[in-house]
Amino acid sequence: MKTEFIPIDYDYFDFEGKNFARVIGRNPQGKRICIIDSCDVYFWAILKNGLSERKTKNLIEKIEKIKLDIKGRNTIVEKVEIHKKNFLGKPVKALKIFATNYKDLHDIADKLGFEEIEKRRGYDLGFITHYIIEKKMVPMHWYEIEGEVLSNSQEFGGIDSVLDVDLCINLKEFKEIDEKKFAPKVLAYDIETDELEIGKGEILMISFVSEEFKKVITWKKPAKKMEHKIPVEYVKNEEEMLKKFAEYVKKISPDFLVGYFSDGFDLPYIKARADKLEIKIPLGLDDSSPKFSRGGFAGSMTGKIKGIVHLDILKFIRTAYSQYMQSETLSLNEVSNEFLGEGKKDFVFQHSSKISDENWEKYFEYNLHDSALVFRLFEKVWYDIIGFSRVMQEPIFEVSRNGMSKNVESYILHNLDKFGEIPEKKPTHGEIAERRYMEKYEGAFVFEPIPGIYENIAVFDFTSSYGSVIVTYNLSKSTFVGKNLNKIQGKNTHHVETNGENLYFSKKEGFFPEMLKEIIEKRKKYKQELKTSSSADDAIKKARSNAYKLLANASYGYQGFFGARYYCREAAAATAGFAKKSIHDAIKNIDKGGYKTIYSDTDSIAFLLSGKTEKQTVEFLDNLNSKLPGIMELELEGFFSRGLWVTKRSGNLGAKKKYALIDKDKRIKIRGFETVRRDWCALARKVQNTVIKQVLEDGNGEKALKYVKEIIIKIKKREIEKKDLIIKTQLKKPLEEYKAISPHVIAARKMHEAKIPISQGNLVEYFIAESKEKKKLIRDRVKLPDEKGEYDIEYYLEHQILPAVENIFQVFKVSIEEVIEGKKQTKLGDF
DNA sequence: GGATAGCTGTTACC
DNA sequence: ACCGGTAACAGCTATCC
Repeated sequence: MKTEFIPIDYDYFDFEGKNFARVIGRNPQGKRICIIDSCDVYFWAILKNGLSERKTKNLIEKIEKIKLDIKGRNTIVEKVEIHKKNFLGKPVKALKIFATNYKDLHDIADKLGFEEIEKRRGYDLGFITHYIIEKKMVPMHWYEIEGEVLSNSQEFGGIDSVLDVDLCINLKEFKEIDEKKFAPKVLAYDIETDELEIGKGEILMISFVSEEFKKVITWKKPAKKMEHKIPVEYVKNEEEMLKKFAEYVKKISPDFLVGYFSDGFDLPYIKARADKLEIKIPLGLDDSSPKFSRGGFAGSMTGKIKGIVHLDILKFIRTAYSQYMQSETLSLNEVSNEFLGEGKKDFVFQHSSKISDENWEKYFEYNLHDSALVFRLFEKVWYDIIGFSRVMQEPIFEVSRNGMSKNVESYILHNLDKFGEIPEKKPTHGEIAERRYMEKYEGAFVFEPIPGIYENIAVFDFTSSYGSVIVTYNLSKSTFVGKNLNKIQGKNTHHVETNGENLYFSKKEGFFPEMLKEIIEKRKKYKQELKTSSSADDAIKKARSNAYKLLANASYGYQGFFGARYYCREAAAATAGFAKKSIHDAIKNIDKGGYKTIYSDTDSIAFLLSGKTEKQTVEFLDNLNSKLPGIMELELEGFFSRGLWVTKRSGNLGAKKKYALIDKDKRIKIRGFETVRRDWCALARKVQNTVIKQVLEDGNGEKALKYVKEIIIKIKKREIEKKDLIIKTQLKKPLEEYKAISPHVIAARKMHEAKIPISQGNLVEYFIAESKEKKKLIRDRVKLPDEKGEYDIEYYLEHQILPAVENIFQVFKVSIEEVIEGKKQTKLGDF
């Protein structure tokens, strides 16, 4: 039997003591196919340097005799081979030790406490990762596969008869073929409940949206008969609803069952209710219930369904997009607004016992709309998900949940073979604790600006700054030579002084910098291709380029991350050190070229054109670049007609990380100002934004001042809407743990008292209200948005509007404080 | 009792 | 649970005079 196949979901099972990969995917006709395949399982024992042939032979004989009888399995060392490999860039002799069952590799490795063995590695990869590396059946690529069809066969314990797939194939051969179009079957879902605590209350309804199917299933039938605008299906009770849910998933049989925060809410809730009602939720292709694991870190759950990829879009959005997004929270509402231009439907929650018939109708619509949003979000992020899966070479279930450090590591592990490298192990708990305890190292350089408004500015920045530094200076764990070396030891190395130490790195290329070089080159190439082409597969190219970009950006952080296999604090410190040197040199050269640097932060430089033309400046840039080492490269971020730098709140020093630029097309770029911060009220942000815009457009503060005066009057006349005065602050830890009781903590306590659910990570909203008694502390004047009370005029003037604009006006020598206070006097009569 | 230095907490940016 | 560092700022406490 021969067919074409795209692998989507991977898992494995044991049969007669051996491991088998089970890969679920589709063929071009849309048939669901399961392939069963096996691969060698092995790990490495790196031998002591210069071990004699005789001793090696003896050692191999000892190892070949190892037998394990644990966990109900009989595992033996199947064979032992000797190989020349590299470990951390150094050539080593290593034994490749093959075993029966992958799960026993660790235990066998534990038995190898022989003095001839230096290190044991490669026993901690995960079977699927191991399988993909061994067989090169990479997720989301197309293959032509050949094998024996299993049809009610007894092979593998009759696995094909329990799996609900069109074809089950015992794989014999396969080869990669050209990319084909693949349209996944997607089903989005969402549930509504009375209680937020998992399993505490009943599930009231479940909605589904797929390409051609929309439905709300509920057992909450309104008292009177209603004509619904949307498809609503009534069932007898919660139990029937859950059974219906499973039936529909089975019937539609999607490749992806998609939710939003569904790892943490929808799926575990469904499971909890099913457990309570003592029923099964047979979602898997083998009718198994979803399985949950507390993967990775603090309490975060993942829900897995056999054969169907359960996708929690929130998790992917968090790792792949959140740092580039405008949304202040990652709520479905805000994220949909940003990505789709449409948010959730309005609905005022009530307990189900109090909902009127009309409101049930609205509730159903609200629920269905959520699923529709999730479905559309999936479409929006789908290409990036494939891009991640292909580039990192891990299944979608994994890449969609992993953080960037894990993704960087996946990329490395899947590319080690090209370098003959044996994989490094995960750090132990002890090592992690030690790494976390390490002192912090010196970071980036920030230029102290002279406050003022400037004209004709250019901004250069280093492309993939830290990544380029790592590549150019070969910075990694395997290329680190040592610190504070003497002249002879430090020969032929890259060297940098930072944190009062001298760090040395070999000039012989290491695999980590080489991999990163390829990542940066590929990113460049694909980006270039995107510029010149406009074909239908643009989305794929864009996603691929994006995946490489994110990988490049995360690789510096990876080497400094305590959980990394290839953690190297020295490499991370040196990266920051070399980057600092690069930016200092660039500033020097720019100033030497007749320009004047006015600001710089980490990898970017803003400078005055000082009479030179844009054309001259571009040529100057090319010239600069021709002299830069390695792959270091400056690029033009843009020309700007005006720029604004302000003073710090205290003192006359220029404030760093706070500036605004405007280009010829009046496009404005604002960095660091309160305008972009959610812990300032909307009014202060709007006022500041308007003032910045006005000042940048005019080059003076006159119109802006007039505007601010008007706002001050409005505030005093109480003409400002409350929604513009709400301050939002995130609760970063459990309410009880706060030592400092700041306003947002008071607000959170108030919410708690009012039985509004509030927990770690939630946004707290409040405003500052006027009080009759003189209350000095702001926290004593905190009120929740729906509490009655007038806003505190003085607070909003002195603590929101004034600090938002005073530094800006100071640039024009206008004291806004006097303007506010001046009005204070006139309050008695003039207003 | 008021001023203020310094710490805590939070967020943003690169 | 991607890093580390740099920075700003509000609120609050401890401490000094």
